[in-house]
Amino acid sequence: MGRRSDHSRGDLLKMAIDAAERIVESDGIKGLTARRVAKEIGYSVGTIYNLFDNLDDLNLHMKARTLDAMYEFVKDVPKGNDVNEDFKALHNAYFEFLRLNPKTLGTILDRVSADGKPLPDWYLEKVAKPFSVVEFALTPYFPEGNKTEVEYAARTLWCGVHGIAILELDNPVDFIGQTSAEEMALYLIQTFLKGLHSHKSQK
Amino acid sequence: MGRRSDHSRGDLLKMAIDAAERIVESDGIKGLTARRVAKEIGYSVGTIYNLFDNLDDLNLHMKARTLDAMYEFVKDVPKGNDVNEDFKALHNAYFEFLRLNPKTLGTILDRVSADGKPLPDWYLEKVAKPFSVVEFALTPYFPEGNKTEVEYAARTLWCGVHGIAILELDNPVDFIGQTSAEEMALYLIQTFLKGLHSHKSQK
DNA sequence: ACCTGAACACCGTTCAAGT
DNA sequence: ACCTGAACACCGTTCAAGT
Repeated sequence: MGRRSDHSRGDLLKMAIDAAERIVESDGIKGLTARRVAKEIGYSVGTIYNLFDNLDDLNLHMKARTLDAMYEFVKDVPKGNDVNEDFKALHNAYFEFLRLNPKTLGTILDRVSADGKPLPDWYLEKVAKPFSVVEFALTPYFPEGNKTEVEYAARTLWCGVHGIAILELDNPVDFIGQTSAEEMALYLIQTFLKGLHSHKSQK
Repeated sequence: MGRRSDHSRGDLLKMAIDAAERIVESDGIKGLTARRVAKEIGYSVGTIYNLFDNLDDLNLHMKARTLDAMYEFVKDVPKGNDVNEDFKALHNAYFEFLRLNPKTLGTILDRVSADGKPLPDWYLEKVAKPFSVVEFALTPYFPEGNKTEVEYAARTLWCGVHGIAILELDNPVDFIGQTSAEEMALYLIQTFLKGLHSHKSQK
């Protein structure tokens, strides 16, 4: 056997992650196995372990790519003129992305490091990127320019929306009740914004 | 071989779920296998499939028990005198429970039906029970007694807190940033409540 | 009626052996 | 330097065979 050099290492990485995405988007996370990815790219199982530490690592790289895509999808959405409009637009974009990538985004929303090991820094940076978009949209509420406060509020709101999205994925209809997660998330956002506003006026 | 009748069917169910809880709480969800549960209760693998449809079903029963426990833990917390106090107390109780049952509650917060099948009704009822507690605590904000609105607000808030809790479980320290999920959830709750309040006054 | 355990078709991961 | 595939120690699930 030995080197085939049909593909560079970079090619192989891309091929493997492409295959993983296809598999997850069609069969869910349970369909993602090292053997199947290997088959899909026409290499043996061993090669997968030459490219990634293990299956979790492959998984992490797939999620990282989804996060990149999400950031691209969302980053130019807030125009910075009207806070409320910006948040409505962000909200739309988020759920649009969720609709386009239900399984892969779903995989991200799942726990990542079931083994308890901390996630690597390069991944956490990708996780933080979409936060920055929300921070930008939130700045009008923090005219004092208090960066810590903005970050904090952005994270809180983002996580809250995530929570709703997750439960929607768990059970498309029954769990949430009569209405959609999307509506619910908008309600959370708007009530949260009102809360921020009243907080500001109290000062 | 044949019947041993050392234990009734009810006993066996309890023993199996007990074992599953022990396993998950010590080794995480990945440690939960049919063979291991069987070993732990001193029966063969086949017996697990006599008790449950499959491993997902066993999992679901374990989660259902955790939900029962959570409801018990939380149900008498709001006293109904001061809304803000009630929510702080609920918030404390929720995170106290999370601290006591990190792995099992973590398993619930994960996606449940990865196969896409809807969750059974008996399980969804258990999921809805803690909602009712939040609804009760929220009623002062809806003096018109609009049940639908209260339900909606309770679900939204609950899911938002869940979202924060999940991300904390994913990454105890780095993900959220400097502060704890617990603090963040309280901030979400209080800002949301302020938002509800200002909504009310606008009417 | 219940319980077993072999059997089947899979896994993740490793690593000697090949080119 | 890369790639293979057999090998190991596991899986979930089924079901004929036992009492």
